[in-house]
Amino acid sequence: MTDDVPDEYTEEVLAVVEAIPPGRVMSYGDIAEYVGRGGPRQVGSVMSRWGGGVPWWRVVRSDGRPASGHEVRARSHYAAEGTPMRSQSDRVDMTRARWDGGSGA
DNA sequence: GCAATGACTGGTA
DNA sequence: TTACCAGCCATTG
Repeated sequence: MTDDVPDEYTEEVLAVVEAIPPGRVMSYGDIAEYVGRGGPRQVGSVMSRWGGGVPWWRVVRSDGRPASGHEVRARSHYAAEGTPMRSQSDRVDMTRARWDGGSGA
């Protein structure tokens, strides 16, 4: 998709990312299953092209590590939102920060 | 149609 | 903990 406008799948992914409450995160695979289409690679592709318009730092890998090349920026947002981090690493505590898309808590 | 690529994932060393 | 490998899914050349 080299179009200059987001596709339907793209809008769905972006909608989920924007729906993630502060202090919470979702993995690429979780979002892929949430929208019920494609896979983690497709979500990542959408984020690389359109992630700039959504809180991309709330989307992390299964390890709790933010997107490659954005760890520093993501770390600032986590500190500002109070995201549960793991011991002195730049990784998010998925056990507590993982959002299921439910009631937000 | 095939090969390479990517903001991925899970398992093994 | 990090490093490497195989699998997965869609786009691109």
